[in-house]
Amino acid sequence: MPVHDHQLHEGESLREAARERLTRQGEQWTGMREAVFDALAGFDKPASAYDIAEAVSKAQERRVAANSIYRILDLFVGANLARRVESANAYVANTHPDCLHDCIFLICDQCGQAVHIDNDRLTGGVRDAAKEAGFTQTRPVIEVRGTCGDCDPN
Amino acid sequence: MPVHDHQLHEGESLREAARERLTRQGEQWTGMREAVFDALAGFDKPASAYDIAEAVSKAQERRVAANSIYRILDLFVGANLARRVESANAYVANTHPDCLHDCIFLICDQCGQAVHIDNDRLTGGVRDAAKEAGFTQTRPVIEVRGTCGDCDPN
DNA sequence: CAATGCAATGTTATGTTGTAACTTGTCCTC
DNA sequence: GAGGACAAGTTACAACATAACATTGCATTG
Repeated sequence: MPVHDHQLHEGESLREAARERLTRQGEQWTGMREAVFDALAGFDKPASAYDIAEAVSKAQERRVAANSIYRILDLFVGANLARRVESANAYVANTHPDCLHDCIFLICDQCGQAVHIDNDRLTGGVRDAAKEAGFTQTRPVIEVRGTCGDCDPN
Repeated sequence: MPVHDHQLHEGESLREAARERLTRQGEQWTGMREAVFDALAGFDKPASAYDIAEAVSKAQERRVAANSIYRILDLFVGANLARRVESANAYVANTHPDCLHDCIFLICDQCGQAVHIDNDRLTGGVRDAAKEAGFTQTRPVIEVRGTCGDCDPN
């Protein structure tokens, strides 16, 4: 039961939505940024900056330093095009960049897959708890490490 | 309003509780482990393995490698004597090692302070959500980055 | 008590993740 | 085409983490 409707993109459409979003923020959609976004979106699990550097290097047949990737990933995270998975030191593309909310990641310790769920009741509760403790400008990090259904079919 | 009672330890008492707990698990309470625990408990904010290595090195007037610290920290986390703060790559002593539950950390981006709160309703909700998605052997990571009341007194 | 075994720790090396500082390239404007 | 502004490249290094193997010290037992 989805809490709200939002557009889920994939492939061309996703890249297009990302480009839209980024340019709307006054940032440029460059070849390099597109390459990084494509690489990121091409992974089926959270990818490290170095994973992405390798993928882009391969795609472009030239060496691309992790450094540059970090810059672009930071930009993406700031623009909601990507999310950082803290407990995995890795990043995932955001499939609905126009929709701004906290999210919860479930990460399988076996296969590395991450699934993303939304639950505003929970994330709101966490935000409230932080506020109550006097924290401001809060950014919740809610992740669950565990074993996914595919890896533990019991 | 505490959700439940539990013993909060500090200083001698905390070390004693930790020793108790560890030995009860069949592990040894060695001089090195005590030194690491004391160093960890001596920090007023989450400390990295390297911070602790430095503190122990100073206390013992000899070089202690980060390596050994990691081993002991892993042991501590496994025995509930310490917690890892994922979003800070750092560790904190657990002031009530006999009480097993999920916890929530609020970390100030300005001063690095971390405060620890318990809220079984929230952590339980996160666990339930993960279970619903087919995950087992779950270990929630719930942290909030933000600015603490001292750093932003508005 | 020597021999053995085992757990803890030490040592060295290396892998992984993340930043800093500065340079170069490109595009736009005047 | 000079100058500014931003993207990207380059080099270096800092910070975090693990692997592989050696050594130490203590407990057991023959």
